[in-house]
Amino acid sequence: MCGEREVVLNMSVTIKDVAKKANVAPSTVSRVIHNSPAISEKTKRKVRKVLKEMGYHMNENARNLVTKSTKAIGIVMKNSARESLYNPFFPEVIRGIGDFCNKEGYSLSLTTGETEDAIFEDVVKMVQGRRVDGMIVLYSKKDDKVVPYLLKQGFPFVLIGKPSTNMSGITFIDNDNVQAARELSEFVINLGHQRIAFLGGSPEFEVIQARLRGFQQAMEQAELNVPKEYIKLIPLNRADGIKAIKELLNLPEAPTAFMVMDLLLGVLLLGVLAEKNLKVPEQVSVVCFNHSEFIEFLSTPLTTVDIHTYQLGFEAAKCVFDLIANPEMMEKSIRIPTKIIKRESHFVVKKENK
Amino acid sequence: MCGEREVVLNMSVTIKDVAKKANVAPSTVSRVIHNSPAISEKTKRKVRKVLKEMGYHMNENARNLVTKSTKAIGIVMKNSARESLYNPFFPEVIRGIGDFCNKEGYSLSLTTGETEDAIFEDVVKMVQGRRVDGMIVLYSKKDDKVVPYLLKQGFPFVLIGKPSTNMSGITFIDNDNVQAARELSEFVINLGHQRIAFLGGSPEFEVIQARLRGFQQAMEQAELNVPKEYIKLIPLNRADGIKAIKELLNLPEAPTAFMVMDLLLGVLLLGVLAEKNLKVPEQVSVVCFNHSEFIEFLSTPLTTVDIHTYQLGFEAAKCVFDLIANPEMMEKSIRIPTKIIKRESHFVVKKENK
DNA sequence: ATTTCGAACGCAAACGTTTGCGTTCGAAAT
DNA sequence: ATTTCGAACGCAAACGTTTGCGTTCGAAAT
Repeated sequence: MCGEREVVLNMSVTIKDVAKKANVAPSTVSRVIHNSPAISEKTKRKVRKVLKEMGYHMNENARNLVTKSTKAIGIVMKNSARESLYNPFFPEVIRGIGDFCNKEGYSLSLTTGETEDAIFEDVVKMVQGRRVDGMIVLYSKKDDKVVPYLLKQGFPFVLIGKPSTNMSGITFIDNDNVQAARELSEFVINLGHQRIAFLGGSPEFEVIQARLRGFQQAMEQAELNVPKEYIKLIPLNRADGIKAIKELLNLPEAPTAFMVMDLLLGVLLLGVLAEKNLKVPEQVSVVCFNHSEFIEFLSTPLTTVDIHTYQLGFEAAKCVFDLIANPEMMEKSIRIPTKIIKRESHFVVKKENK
Repeated sequence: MCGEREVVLNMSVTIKDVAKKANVAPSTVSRVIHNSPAISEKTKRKVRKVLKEMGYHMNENARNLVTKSTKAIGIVMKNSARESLYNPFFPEVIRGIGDFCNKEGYSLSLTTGETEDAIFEDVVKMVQGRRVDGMIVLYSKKDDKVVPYLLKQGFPFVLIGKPSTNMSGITFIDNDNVQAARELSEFVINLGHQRIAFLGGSPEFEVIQARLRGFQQAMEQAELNVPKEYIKLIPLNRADGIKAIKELLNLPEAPTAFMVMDLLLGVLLLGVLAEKNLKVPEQVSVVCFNHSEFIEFLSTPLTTVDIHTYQLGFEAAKCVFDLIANPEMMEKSIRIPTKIIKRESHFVVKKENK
């Protein structure tokens, strides 16, 4: 009967086209699309048939314009996309966010800037340009402009990480990094280690500060000394990583255990140790933050802390949706538990008499 | 004078607001924003001042609606976001795309679907919903629905990879994977290896097929036999990877060299070899496709093929822009060169008398 | 003093939706 | 036969831009 299965090319069919063909008003078509109870089943059937026939698909821009929503959320990467993308943290958190958004029919928009300023510009464009309904900020650091901006704009966003102490009104998802680092430290201490190094990323990131505190608390409680040289807070790249690691290994009293704050840095450490013929775990213990499926591809079975990155992303997305639905919602914070995944990258130190 | 530095909160300021305050018509404001020559410098200055004062920012939805463009491009990931995201290929290609788009003031939109069908739905929503001006498809495989759909819609897109042979009209960016694999094979053959295994991803991906052909060509030319058991085309995950590797190692005549098609698979191979106490490069040679900065974090200095992933992304983005600007443009294909990065994961075989 | 003519702007429609309000209309109540 | 009253729809404005065309207006030409 209606044998016209021609492909409607290029120019898209609008609600008005459908309305005309179905002999109803555009508003009726709109209500059918949204399954409004104000339309009779008979009309709905008729209109739906035409919708299918003509291959109608909504123009989201028009819809966004009138409803003032976009069905998209933005993701703010940390300063250098370069650093941010390589780290297994990123894909994992994106997957968590993406899964939730997909479930809700939302799409994802990424910042593309490489520098901090470019990223800020991206954020402004997303927010003011009304391209997204909400944002997720993937980091928390000192002297960041993005979070204060979003706060001032009253724009719905959630932070992955803990906000700077002097800010309130921020909904955030985080691990208890102090606690997690303390536990991990205690684990290493209980193995008998006394010379423990702390190898982490830039101190400007809150997560590093928190873990450092946890480490220091545990060391203090165990009445162990932490020489300044044992703490390396460095940018996450190969050159700085190797430099820091070599400095640690060349110390007169080199550490016997390393607490590493980042998986890639851990991988790098394993590399340098192998090069120097230092066996893990026989001679050196290594424990590392941020578990990832990825580490299963490595040869050394690294003991890691699982911060449940996927869950961080998933919950962050969920919170953004709550915020969008109810902008006046009280701020809240969600804590995702951490778990030490014990594998074989550590050894028990024989009791020394001090 | 104009001491009102009040933050305009929540409700955004529109062109009309600016027009009223500047005592001009909305159209004039619009023309000032686009720096139309039809407006006098005097008026431009006046309007620009008000624009700044009021903190105007364009509503992109309204703009998109009338201009029928979106200033965004979509990225189609390969089937499982899970697999796709972990691989260093992804961040690198995204960075290439992102850098170009950022330069042009475009934003990026990702598919969030996990299954093939969900991804297809995402694509339809992006295209029909007029959310993006163009698309970049990150893979080429058999029985894919996305590419034929885009083709039928006449929607601007470029493919990273080589399209299925029976399709035309597709602009694509690719390496010469046949050639690259042949060169790499010849490199390994010239080291004296005769028993060479080919360890790759799913055969449904065109890239794997191409590299396999290159490998076979080189082997044939060197008059070397390739037993069926030496070719392992498997999904990219830990379990299947380990299974395939072990099967290869347990062969009565185990290969002395491995050509691996994926970096993560290469890392996995190194792990299994270490476990079995097989030294690289002393006992086994490993060469691997897809160089990445990431491999510098590894202990074994792997010899890899640099496919210039960043460049693939960058050129793909550039092509999409060309296509958007000129939709009737003739299809074209761009070939990105490859380069073998020689490091120390291979050894020279002493001449055997066969 | 009138006409001509660009330069510089304004009017108003258009993009494709949504939605408050009004209208129609048939059945039920009077 | 008239009124009442929901149910079911249509009208038209609105969202915030862009842009073709018309209008204004001052200077130059006549």
